[in-house]
Amino acid sequence: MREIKSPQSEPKCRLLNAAEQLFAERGFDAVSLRDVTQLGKINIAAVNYHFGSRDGLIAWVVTRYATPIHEERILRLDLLERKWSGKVVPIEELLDAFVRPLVGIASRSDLSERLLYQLLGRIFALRVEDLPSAVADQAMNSSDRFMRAFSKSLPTVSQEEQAWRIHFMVGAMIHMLMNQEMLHRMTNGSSGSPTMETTVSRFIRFTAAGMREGLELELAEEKGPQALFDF
Amino acid sequence: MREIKSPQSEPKCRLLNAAEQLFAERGFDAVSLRDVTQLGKINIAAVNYHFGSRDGLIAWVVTRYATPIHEERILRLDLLERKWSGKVVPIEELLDAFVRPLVGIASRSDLSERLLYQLLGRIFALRVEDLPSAVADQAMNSSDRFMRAFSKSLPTVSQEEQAWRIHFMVGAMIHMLMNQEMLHRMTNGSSGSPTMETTVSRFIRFTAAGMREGLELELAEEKGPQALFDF
DNA sequence: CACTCCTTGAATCATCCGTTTGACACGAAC
DNA sequence: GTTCGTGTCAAACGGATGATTCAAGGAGTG
Repeated sequence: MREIKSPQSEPKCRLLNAAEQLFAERGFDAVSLRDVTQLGKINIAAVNYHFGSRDGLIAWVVTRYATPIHEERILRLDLLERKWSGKVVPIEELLDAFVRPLVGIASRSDLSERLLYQLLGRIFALRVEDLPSAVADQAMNSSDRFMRAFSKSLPTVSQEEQAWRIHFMVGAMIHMLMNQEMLHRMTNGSSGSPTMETTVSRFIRFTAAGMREGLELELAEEKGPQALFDF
Repeated sequence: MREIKSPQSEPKCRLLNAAEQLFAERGFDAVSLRDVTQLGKINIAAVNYHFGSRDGLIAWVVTRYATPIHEERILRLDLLERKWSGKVVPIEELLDAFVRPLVGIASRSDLSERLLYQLLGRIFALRVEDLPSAVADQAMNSSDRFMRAFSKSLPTVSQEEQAWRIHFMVGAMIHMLMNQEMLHRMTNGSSGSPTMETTVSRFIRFTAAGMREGLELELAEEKGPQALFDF
């Protein structure tokens, strides 16, 4: 009886699955091609045949996950700006457009939720110069779009302050992605198994408060707390 | 004329300086002993002579920076709890006790500010199981102390929610440390050269707002936004 | 069947890794 | 003056890495 060639059993697919799993678990640097080919039971030459090189394999994986996320971010941002045409977009909705695409990607992957989000965390922690150039362009583009959008929603916050707040927000996002299951340990799983959906909601609440901080009080605080209700 | 043996010129010291610089720039995994010994103009064997192994060198560097920070965190927390004995400690002061020790360490190191904070970022991004056991103990200890402290300052926020918010806060801290000079690029250095002091102040404002989010409104929000001002 | 193109496999390459060895220089102790 | 411990050095070790080569398979087409 011949084995039927399902896409799952083809070496190229096994190679990719093994690579994604190991990259998620240990990070891109800590995984050798021999680790991947051993786990996926593939010949080492297949890597260079299909992806040109180790870097090519990494670039493929990064692109596969980063591109649809960046695209959906832009899409959701477009929708938001149309929905609120002219008016100020609430920060919560901007943040939602920024992080919700991370959750949406889950259905496209064979990885377990835990590994998937860990992989996403590692991808978004990469410096721009380490990204495939196409992905770097997307990242710069969506970064630019969202910075402008936040700028409109927080008109009284200085550009530099906004840049830092976005920076903090991204850091929190990456940490959330990379260590989500650590939290389960910390809280002894007391709350069942919270899904990423609810975690993202927590994230938006937290970061929205930080982004908005001092928005109404900015002028007042310069005079000191006692002037809070002067106007 | 004999060369005077200043501590700076001794191989062991050159070795440590080179190691810290490269670890900061590229991360622990991406640096080989040959990179270090070449930069510091040391013989490779010196690493194993002085530190036993590559891991021993890493552990030494991690311990050197992590230990005084954890100790000062605990110290500052002790002072705070004495100062506010019984009363609720403001979150800003808790956060200050948590992150200010990072700035204090700058004077002890030969590294440039940029490299130092990048190194700290990499150290605090390490998973607990990758830390030297002594440092891991300190980390667990101070983590525990601060979680309790936050718990007292935010009595109406559930334990799980608090754990997540601390998690977000730590992520923002690590990202702040690792990529501080990226911000200078983003803002085109429009604001001179902001010191880490001011950045930490921004950080505290941002995360304090996130930690406190919904503190007064918690019950109200369960009924929906329309019930916000019902009481 | 003959031919071609795409894919896989085993073996090999030069290189780099962390670690170890043994020799040598130097100062202090006896 | 000899001995001993400490620190440094060049050299080499075994092993792992990424990349390459060449041969074999296998499906589709004529």
